[in-house]
Amino acid sequence: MTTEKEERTLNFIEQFIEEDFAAGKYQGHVHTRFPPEPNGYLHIGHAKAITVNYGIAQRYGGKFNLRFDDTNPVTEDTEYVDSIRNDVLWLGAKWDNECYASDYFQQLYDFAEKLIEKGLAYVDDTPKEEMEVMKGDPNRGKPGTPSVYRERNIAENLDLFRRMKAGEFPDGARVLRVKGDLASPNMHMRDPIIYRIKHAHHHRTGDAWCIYPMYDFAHGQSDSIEGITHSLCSLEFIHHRELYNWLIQNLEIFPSRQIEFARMNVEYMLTSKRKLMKLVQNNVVTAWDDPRMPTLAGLRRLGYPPAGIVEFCERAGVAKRDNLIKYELLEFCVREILNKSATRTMAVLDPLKVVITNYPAGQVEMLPIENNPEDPNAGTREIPFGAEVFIEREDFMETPPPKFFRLSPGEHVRLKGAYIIRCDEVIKDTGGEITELRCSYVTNSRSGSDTSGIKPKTVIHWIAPQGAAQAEVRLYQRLFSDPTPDSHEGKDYLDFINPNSLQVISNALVDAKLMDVAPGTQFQFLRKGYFTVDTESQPGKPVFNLTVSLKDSFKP
RNA sequence: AGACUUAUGGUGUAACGGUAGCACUACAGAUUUUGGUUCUGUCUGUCUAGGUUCGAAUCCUAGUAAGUCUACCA
Repeated sequence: MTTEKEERTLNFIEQFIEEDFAAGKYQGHVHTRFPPEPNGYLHIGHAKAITVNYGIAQRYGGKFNLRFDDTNPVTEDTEYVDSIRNDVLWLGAKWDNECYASDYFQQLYDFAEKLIEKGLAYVDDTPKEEMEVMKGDPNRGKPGTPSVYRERNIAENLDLFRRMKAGEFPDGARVLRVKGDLASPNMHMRDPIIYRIKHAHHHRTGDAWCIYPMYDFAHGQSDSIEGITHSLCSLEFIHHRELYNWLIQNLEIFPSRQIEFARMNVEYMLTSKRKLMKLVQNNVVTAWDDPRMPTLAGLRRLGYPPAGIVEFCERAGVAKRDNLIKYELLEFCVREILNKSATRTMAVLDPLKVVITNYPAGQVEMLPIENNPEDPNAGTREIPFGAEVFIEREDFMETPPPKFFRLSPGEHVRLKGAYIIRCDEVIKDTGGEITELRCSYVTNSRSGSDTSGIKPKTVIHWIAPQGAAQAEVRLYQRLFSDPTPDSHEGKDYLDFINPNSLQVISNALVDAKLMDVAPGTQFQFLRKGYFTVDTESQPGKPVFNLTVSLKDSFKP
C-alpha cells in the first residue's frame, strides 16, 4: 500500500472542508448540490459547477443533490427541467436526491412566519421605486431610510402576510422584508425582500401559491432542509453570505456553509443567457444545440465527450481569482479521450484523382488496416485498393516548399496501409487546375511486406472509389474571432463572429460502410481530425461534424 | 466614493515561514506506415514600496490593478 493518493494537493474548498472536520463539524460528512434554475439550457459554466460539487461529494464519499431552484414561476418551465436532468446525467453526475425548492414552499412560509413572530421581518407597502431610493447609496456612505412600515407590530405583520398568501393583494402591493441593518455597507443586509406577491402559475405547484420566496430566502433554507454541508457557489454570491448565515442563525436551522469560488471563463465562449439567446434569434447559429454553442447540448452535438469536459473542468482548477481558461486546454482534453476511443477511418475531404499507371486496370485487392493503433483490441478491417484512388488535394504540391513531406512531382509517398507511389505526371485542365495525378506504385512495397528499401518522408491517407461514398462534412471552428468578444468597449460581441465558423463540404469521400452510422458515433478521419455523426444524419445520408482537428506541427 | 474579493511563467493551478513545482501552450529532439499518439529536453513567473524575521510567494502596512455588491432575478 502506498499513499500515492495523498500527493494531490487540496484546493481551497477541500481545505475548508477538512478544517470543518477537524473542528468537529458535520461528523465528517459531505453533502453538496447543484442548484440550477429551470429557466434555460446548461452550458460549459454549469459543467464546471457540476464538476466541482459532484467531484467533492465523490472525493469525500458524500452525497450530491440535484436541486431545481424554482422560486420564480414567471421564468421557469418543466421543459428546462428535462433538459437539465439529461445534461447532468450525460456529464456522468449521479444525484442522490432530486429536489425542488418549490417542494419546500410550505416550510419556507413557516420560516417566514417564525421570523415575523421573532420581530425580525415586516410587511412593507412602500412602492418599489420609493424603496429603491430608500436603500441609500454605499458609494456616498448614505445609509438606508427606514420604511414607515418598519415598526408595524407582530400581529399586524402576521395578519398582512397571511392575507398576502390568501391572495388579497395584487402583484407588487406589498412585500415581506427582513429587519436587517439599514446602515450596513452590505446592501443585502439593508432590509432585503424575502417574499413577493406573484399571481402566476408555477410549473409544479400550479396556482397553490401567489407569494413566492426570493433567492435569499429559498436557497440557503433549501440547503439547510436538505442537510447540505457545503453550499458551493460562484463569487458573486459572496455578499449574500452574511444574510445566508444570519437567516440560518435566526431560523435556528441546520448550518450549511456557503463557500464561493470563481466561475470558469473560457476563451472564445460566452455564457450569458441573454447573449446566447441573441445568437439564436439573429440566426448566427441554428439553435441552442448548434455545435458552435457553448451549451452542453451544443458541445454534445459537436462531439465533445463528457469525460473530456469533466477532465477540462478539473484541470482548470478551483480558486477565487478571475480566470480565462485557454481554449487549447479544452481541445487537449477532448483529443485525449477521442484518441483512445475513436475508430480510425480514411476520408478525403477535397479529392484529387490519382491514376496508378502500372497497376492492372480493373484489379482490386483488399488490404488490412488498423481500426485503432491506440487500442490493441480494436482489430483490423479490410479496404479495397485499385488502379485509381483519391488523395487529399492539399497533400500534393507541384512546387513544394522545403519542409513539404507529401507528394510532389518525382517524389515518393506511402499510401497508408498500401503501397509507395511516385508522382510521374500532373494533368491539368485548360484553366490550369490540377485534375489528375499519374503515379506509379512500387510493386514490392506493400504494407507489411515491404522489401523495396524506399523510405518516403511521410504517409498520406487515400480512398479507392470501390470503397467510397459521398457524405456531408461540416467543418466547425470557434464561433468568435476574439477570445473575449464581450470585453471590448464600444464594440458588441456580435462584431466578433468568426465568418468561417462553419464550412460545409457536401461531397467528401468517406468509407462506404459509414453510410448508416448512428448519430453520435465518433471517428478519427486519419490525419484530419475527430469527427462525430451529427443528429441531422439520415440513413444513407450521414453528416459528419468536425469535433476537433488533429494537432498539426507542419509549418510551411 | 463605501464594503468585500483577488493578484505566482503566455494561460491555469500548487507551494500554508525554509531550494517556486505541475499541467496546457510554444520551441527543440527521439520514436512513429497518421507532420497524430508516445517519450525527452528548453524557454519564460512570485504586482509595487516599506516592515516583521536568521529566512517572506507566504505574515503586517500602504499603494496599484482587476473583479463583485446597491433587482419584488437566481
